[in-house]
Amino acid sequence: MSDRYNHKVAEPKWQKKWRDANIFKVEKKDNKKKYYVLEMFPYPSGKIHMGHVRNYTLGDVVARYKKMMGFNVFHPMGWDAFGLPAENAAMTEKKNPADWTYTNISYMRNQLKSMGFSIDWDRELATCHPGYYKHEQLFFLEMYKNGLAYKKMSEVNWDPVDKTVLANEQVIDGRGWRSGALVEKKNLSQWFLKTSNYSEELLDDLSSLDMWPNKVKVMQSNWIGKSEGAEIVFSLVKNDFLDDKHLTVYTTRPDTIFGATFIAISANHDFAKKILKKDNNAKKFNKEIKVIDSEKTKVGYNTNIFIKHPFLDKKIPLFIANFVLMDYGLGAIFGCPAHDQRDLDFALKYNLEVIQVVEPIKSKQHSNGIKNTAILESGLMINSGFLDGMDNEKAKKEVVKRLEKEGIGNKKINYKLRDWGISRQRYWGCPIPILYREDGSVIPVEEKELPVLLPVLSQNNPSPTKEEVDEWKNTSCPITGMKAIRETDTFDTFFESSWYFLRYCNPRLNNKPFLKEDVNYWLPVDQYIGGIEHAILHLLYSRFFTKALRDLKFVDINEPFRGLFTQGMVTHKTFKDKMGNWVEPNKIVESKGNYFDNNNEQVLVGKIEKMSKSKKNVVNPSSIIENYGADTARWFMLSDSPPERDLEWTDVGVASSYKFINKIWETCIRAKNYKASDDLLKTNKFNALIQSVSENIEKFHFNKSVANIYEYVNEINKFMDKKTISGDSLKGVVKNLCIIIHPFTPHLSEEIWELLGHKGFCANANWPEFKKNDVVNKVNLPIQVNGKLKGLISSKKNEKEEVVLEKAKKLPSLNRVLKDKIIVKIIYIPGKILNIVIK
RNA sequence: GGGGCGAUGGUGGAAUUGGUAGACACGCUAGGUUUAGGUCCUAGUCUCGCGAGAGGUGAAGGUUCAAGUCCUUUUCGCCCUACCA
Repeated sequence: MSDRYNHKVAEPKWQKKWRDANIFKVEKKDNKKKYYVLEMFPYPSGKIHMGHVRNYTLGDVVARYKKMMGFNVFHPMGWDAFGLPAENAAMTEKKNPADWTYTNISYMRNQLKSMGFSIDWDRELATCHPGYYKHEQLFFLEMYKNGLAYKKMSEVNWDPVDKTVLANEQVIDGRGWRSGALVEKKNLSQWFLKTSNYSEELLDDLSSLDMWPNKVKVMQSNWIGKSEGAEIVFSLVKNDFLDDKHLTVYTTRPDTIFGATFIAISANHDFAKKILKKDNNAKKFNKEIKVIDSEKTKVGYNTNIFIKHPFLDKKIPLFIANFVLMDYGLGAIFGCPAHDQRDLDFALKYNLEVIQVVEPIKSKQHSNGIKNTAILESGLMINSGFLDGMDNEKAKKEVVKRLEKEGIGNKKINYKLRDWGISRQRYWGCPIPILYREDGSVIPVEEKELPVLLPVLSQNNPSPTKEEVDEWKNTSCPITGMKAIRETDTFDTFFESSWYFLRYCNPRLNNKPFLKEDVNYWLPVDQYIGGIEHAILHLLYSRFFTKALRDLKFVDINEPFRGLFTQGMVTHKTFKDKMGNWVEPNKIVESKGNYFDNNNEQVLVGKIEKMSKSKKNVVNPSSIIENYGADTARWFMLSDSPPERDLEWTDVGVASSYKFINKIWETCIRAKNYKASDDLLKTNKFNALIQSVSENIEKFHFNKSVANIYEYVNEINKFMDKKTISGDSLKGVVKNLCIIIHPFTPHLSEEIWELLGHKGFCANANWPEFKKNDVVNKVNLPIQVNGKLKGLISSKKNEKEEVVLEKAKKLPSLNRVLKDKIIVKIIYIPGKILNIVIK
């Protein structure tokens, strides 16, 4: 055998050559078409995992392919560097969060480089760098000045033992993840961005994102949660508890107003708070409901206050109820038990009237009244005064008309999407650039004072002392000189990831976040790739941010990401020993379908699950790169499983990828030494395969491109075996092979490029041109009888029916069937099928 | 409860969008080369049948010359979301 391909030598060699030649460095070129490939940037947790490898491999295939297609490809990388794990490391390992983060970044950068990704490393950024976050402090100030940022009271999770605020994901079953203490709700004054201003546009523009997965659009649409209904103003009957005269509720079912038999408000509603002060029973109730799970038990408190029905001379009771949410609508509803299950459950419990007002057209419960199940179908109005007989959809409009006429209500569109709370009571985040003056004024930090840097922590004492913090916190107002203290909260880290894709345009620019003309050239991102877990928050915040920055005149685009692809997870078998402990896969030996650990004890095979430290089913990318090479890892990532589905990592799969990498090399060595003059390369199978590889890359069907490449290589070997291709023809075929494998296995490709004696880099080569749809003129035409396959005949693509039929009749299998039968009909689609219908 | 996705050999998955079901790969079986082994090569591998042939894409119907693909009903599985008035 010839020299084996040695990835340990070849991979670092080409990585160095690419870097030395700076071939992935890009600049704006107005005469060249751009293509922006972006993968979601990683959090620098310590080392890369297989999810990263998959993510960045997918992106790199696209980036390298588009480059070879002649695009000016923008493919940057950075670090989502603020966040909780750094603070945890500070506590557990006594490491300074900044040091910890930068150390991780430099380690992970090397890991990524060893994968051979075609990244323009000159544009690398880290969001924890003041040169990055000073600009988002500016964005915040601009938002504040334009009414897009404001402050209000809001609840946080408070851990009373650790005396700290917890993120939602740090609360497990109502307890702090570290202390195990019951988490309390605490009210703090916090900053919000007015995402709600953009609800309609965020929803509307989803329809323009035709290169997004439908699934993600549906999720965002549900999250925005638009509903059409009405606000109704009810009048209160004079009572001892409330001075207010009116109560407004939101409903999507104004048609059921005549079925309203109670009104309910949330315990957090202003009225409820007022009632509590005067009514001890209400106060007691308010305490009780804090420990009741409202999902399971619906409870209410009858306030003994009554409300006038807007169209009837009728008074209905006001309840405080635990199932009414303050966050949605107005925190107040009218209950129509006949047509809402929750209202019915509530009414049955408190003996409230049930009045049916909609009669479904095909009712199963016709005239039988309502027992335990509310009627949700549409139908005709009954028991409803001026609405009687109307279709209930029409009745909705009629009620709104009447409300508006009488000045006691109006049509109302409502959204579930709420404003984005951005305050985090954390150290390792971007400081919010606000001062609180001693006279109570809120003063935005002046632009020229930016960035507001994080207080510096001493090297050996990552937990800041009170003095250190005070020194940072205490300052003075730049205008009046009065004493002032700094805002100590930091931004939610989604703030950083909402604009990093813009910053890549000018990552070192100091006086501005970016240049508009560069953003106008590079943006929007043509292909964004990442996990489905960011389907809502990150992608929605980024869309909001882009629109807000547009309105603040920073950018001209409406949407940041033109194409989106969401990849599946990387999974692996799990193993457990007799004691029920998880066992790492690299300690497992398989023998005849049984698995054994280091001590030769049999272990149980568990489910295939997402790789995670807790289940110990992770495979370290670095050891794979070391043993098999980056190209093998990349090839395996792209083989078999479609990228949107989960990929099961298996040793045999990796081994077989490794074999194929070597097979390509052997084939090329063989081709180099091949000599023959016969040339029977008349079909253009290779051309068809190149077309297929290309189209499958465009469609993100990389597993199919991989299959095409297998075929391509097998085909070359067949030709060489039979000596039916000339040396000259083979040269062209092998050169094209080298190019089409490049996006998948770039190091191997470069090594072959060099072996074949080509100049420069394969990475800079042009993608082979294929004549579109120039497939073979000869086809194997299927012959059917009554839709069942009877045989194949060789035919030209545009052969006449008579000729085809004549040939077909010579098939013995057909003859047998046709005997003594009458041909009723013949369906012939040239190049596709001949179907003979017989009786 | 609401929404979405999916079900094809022993396995991962193909099927040019209504036109040869199972491409390509893994695994397995048999044989061969070399070897200590892995590697490598050849043949086979949906089911039944010696065969001609017949059946076959979770299940049951339907539309069609023709259905994995379209329609109806149904079973199972996964994911998201959840008192949204």
